[in-house]
Amino acid sequence: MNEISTHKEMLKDSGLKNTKHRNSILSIFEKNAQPLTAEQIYAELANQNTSINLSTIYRILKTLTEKGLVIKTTIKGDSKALFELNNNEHRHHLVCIECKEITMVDECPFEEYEKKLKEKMGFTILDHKLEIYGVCNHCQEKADEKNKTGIDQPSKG
Amino acid sequence: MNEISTHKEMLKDSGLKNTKHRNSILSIFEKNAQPLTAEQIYAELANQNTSINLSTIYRILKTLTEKGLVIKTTIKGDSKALFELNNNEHRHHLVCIECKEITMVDECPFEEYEKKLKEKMGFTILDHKLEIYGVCNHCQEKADEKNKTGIDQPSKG
DNA sequence: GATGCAAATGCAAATCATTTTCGTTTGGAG
DNA sequence: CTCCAAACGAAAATGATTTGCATTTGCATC
Repeated sequence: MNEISTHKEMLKDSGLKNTKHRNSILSIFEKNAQPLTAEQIYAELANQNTSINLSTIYRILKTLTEKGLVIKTTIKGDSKALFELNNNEHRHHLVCIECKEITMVDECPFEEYEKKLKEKMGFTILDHKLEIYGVCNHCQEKADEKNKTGIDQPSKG
Repeated sequence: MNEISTHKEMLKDSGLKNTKHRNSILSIFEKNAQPLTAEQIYAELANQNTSINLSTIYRILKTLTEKGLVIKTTIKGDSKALFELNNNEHRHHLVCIECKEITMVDECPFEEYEKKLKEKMGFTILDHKLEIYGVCNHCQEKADEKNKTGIDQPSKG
């Protein structure tokens, strides 16, 4: 089964139509290890003589992100968003502050993480940024109360 | 020694003039545990009947960030930048995806981090984002070569 | 305290990534 | 093959942030 039919399935499973543009963008992601900006995708498609509007790319990226097929990331100090295929693995980004190259790291336990990364990959860590997202105690209690009283809860968006 | 004179010193040490606006902004940061957006600072100053232009706030925040007095952060899914005073400690942000409240966490070792946070603070972790910034092997070698050959290096920016 | 000049500020316009509107085209269910 | 919602193109809109330029202010020096 080739790439295109795989794409077709991915899209169908997400309730999306199988269009030329969506296939092209999924293919580009598969050919690139690096997360890409909308404009990089635009340039790549131009390279392939594929005519597409930048707003269409943004629209597709937004849709694919909402469906969980793609992950949107933003890197410190960079104004443009980066997108990459979601392989459903918990991974981290190593961002070189000089060449901006992004390396994927599959392993996570942060304990001795820095040391190991330095030894194994020769990556000198200067800074890192960790953000943890979740629900605080307060909101959790509020949600529990709502459940009890039967008041309708916020949609999951 | 009061707050204002401390600000005066901070600014002087960074080679910045001691202006009313800069003092006001530093004071606002000290009164707020949460990181703030430029607009929140604007609103807060309006509250205090202090007239200031939004672009001036952006300019001051940029300057203070460049001088290392302030830290700029961006939170996933939020288009506005957040600013907070730099207390020169390695800290992480706990972001509640419901109320958006940000909690500072001083401790870091990530090992058992999530579990501990859940137990100690009642914060249910749904996701986290870790970005590691540094210099990759490749760039490091390039830099070493340049050092040898005496070619001038990029300024530290 | 007066003076001068670079730095800081206000205001309006510009910028830049991203989104939206709306008219047209297309995928795919029936 | 037909039809309609979904997708797309083009251009304009948006929203956060930045910039150009004229004016004001901090502060070192007189």
